[in-house]
Amino acid sequence: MSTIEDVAKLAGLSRTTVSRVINNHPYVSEDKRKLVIEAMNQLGYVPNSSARSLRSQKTDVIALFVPRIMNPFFSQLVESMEMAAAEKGYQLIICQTRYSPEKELNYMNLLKTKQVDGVILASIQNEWKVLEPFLDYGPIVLCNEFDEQANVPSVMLDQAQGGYIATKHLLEQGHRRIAYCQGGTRSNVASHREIGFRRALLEYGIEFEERYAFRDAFSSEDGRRVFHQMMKLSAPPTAVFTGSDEVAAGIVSEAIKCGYSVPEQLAVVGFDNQAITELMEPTITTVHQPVEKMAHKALEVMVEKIRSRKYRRREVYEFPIELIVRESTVSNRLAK
Amino acid sequence: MSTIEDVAKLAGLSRTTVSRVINNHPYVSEDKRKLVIEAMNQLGYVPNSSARSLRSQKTDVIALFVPRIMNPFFSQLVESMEMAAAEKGYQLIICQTRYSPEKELNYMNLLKTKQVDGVILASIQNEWKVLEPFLDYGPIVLCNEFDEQANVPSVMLDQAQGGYIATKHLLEQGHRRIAYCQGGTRSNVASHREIGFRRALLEYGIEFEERYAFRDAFSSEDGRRVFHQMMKLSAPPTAVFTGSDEVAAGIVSEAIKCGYSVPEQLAVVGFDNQAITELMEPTITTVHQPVEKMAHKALEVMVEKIRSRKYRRREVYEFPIELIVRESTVSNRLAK
DNA sequence: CGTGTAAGTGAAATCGTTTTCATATTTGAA
DNA sequence: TTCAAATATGAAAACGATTTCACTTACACG
Repeated sequence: MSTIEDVAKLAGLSRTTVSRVINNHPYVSEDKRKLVIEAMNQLGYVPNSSARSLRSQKTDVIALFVPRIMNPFFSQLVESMEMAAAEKGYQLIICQTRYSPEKELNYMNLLKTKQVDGVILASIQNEWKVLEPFLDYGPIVLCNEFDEQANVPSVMLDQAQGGYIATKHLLEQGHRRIAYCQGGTRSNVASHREIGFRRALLEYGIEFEERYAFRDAFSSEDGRRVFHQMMKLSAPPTAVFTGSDEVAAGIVSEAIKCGYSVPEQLAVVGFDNQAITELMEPTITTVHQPVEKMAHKALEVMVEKIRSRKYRRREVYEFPIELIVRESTVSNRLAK
Repeated sequence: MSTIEDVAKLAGLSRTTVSRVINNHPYVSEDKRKLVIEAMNQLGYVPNSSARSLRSQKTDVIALFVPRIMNPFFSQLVESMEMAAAEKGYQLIICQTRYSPEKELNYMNLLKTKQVDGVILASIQNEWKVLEPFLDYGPIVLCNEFDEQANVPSVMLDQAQGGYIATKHLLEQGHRRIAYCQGGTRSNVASHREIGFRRALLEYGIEFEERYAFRDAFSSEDGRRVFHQMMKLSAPPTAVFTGSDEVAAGIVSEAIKCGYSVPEQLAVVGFDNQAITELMEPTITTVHQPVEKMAHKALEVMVEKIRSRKYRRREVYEFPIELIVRESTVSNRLAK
């Protein structure tokens, strides 16, 4: 475990010069540079990152907060974010809040203790006023989240548009009784989708009916349950918009099992464009979210904020969302 | 951003005493302890982790190497590992090798630069002799991997058993022409499953036929392709063992689409017990891997190795694997 | 009453870098 | 030829904690 001092001695130079070589500072002559590099190789030297961080007051590490990783949406977010980070020479520390405000608050200390240069929140469990004080210790960037109060950058997807285009698609297929199915009421993501959903109905002069709304659907099991709840209604819906492919898959799966035909008797649209939507029979119409683009942008913004140190300003970056039409909303049995 | 010095001054004590309070050392009188704690609260002080790491030569950070996160098996591994780490007061840095030896080698420098206390490899892309030298800088623990050469702890699942019980199940259902379908030949995971597969056949006096083997199936698309390749064979298999639920789902999906009935005309067994196996129609028989247990054990072993500093010894911890029988191998249409 | 041990505290060294500041040399323009 | 700017190097301070070592006081025991 050699130190910069060892390298300096072997090269017959000062620590300063070695440091300059390591950091590509100008003002090092070519011959000394070679001496240093040779000495470093000979000793197998690599700089100690704690020492570096301590002196230069940066860690090149960013913390990413997610509720949990298994959720495919967040898997993809983490995957994309890690790649974006690697590209820029940053490491990513993963923090699973598991929907707990306490855990979230606890992880926030990474910023305070200077273990990370910044925090990207892809999930918010506390009120903003609780999180705000941490801004004294470094930048916070919201990703796929948004808070009215928060005076920080926010990189997000146009969820309202997502709800809108999916619903409009169903309306165009002739449906008039459309159920609304969503989980995670906490998040503004859900509420924005509902705004889009309502806007589409409004355009067609249809009233939003609360009895068609199911706001506690997270898993495929929930989807199965919701299917039965819907079908028990008088004048059951002929189509359903869901905020999750898993829920959509549950609904489709249960419908088929019960002898219903999809989309003829019930059209279903999911959200997220997960792998499963292409595997089900019928395949499921869904809304594709450009997660990778969002992740890259969020990381890019974070890196910029770390550099500039001006991060107490709201900036919103929004990406468009795209409908992918598959069999669960359009009957193409004839074509087969 | 106050330092330990500030706290010491405010409390009218020395840095040493403050440090003792922070680290719960004995030999601090109760009244001084109170003074220190009050001063810390008043200043909102938290110790700087870079300074701590530098002096105490540990970071309380562990690196986890995975090929990629989106793969549900690894999602679950990362999720479980993060929780285990949090429990023990460690942070997790995620490293996606994306199956690249260069990326893996590059991430290994985290150990050399002392940015992490240890590395857990849930994926190995380089020869062991390439990785071995890094042991000079800290412990390496294998998780779900194994290497003949590696003189380090290895926490794994009994993959051979997995291949065995799944295959035996098919044999018990009366199948005699069973296809073998696998991706990732690099990994010993695949080869161990094949060992189990072959052992089961052997017990039934059946010869392993290479023409029934497909070793390049990773995705559901590959599954669709393999389905057609299988069915084109003379005397096509009546059952197929796959090393992945995604592939199994692809096979099932394509079979149904082409008018085949599962399991009557083709029985399919997957691997991983992913969510999708319960959503497909029919549901898919699969092999459940106790990923969470494995992750916890791997982290536990790692923490112990960090403490003891004796980690250049092979130790193998193996967990049993379990078959979950569903509709894709057992006809229960009658029951419906 | 002496003395060995435990309890309590602080000064200073230390961890391994980067940064600041000082200084020497070279270059180029007037 | 002169002198300011650019280039090149090193000594020492700084980053913020923990650890070592030395020292004092209190207490128990023979």
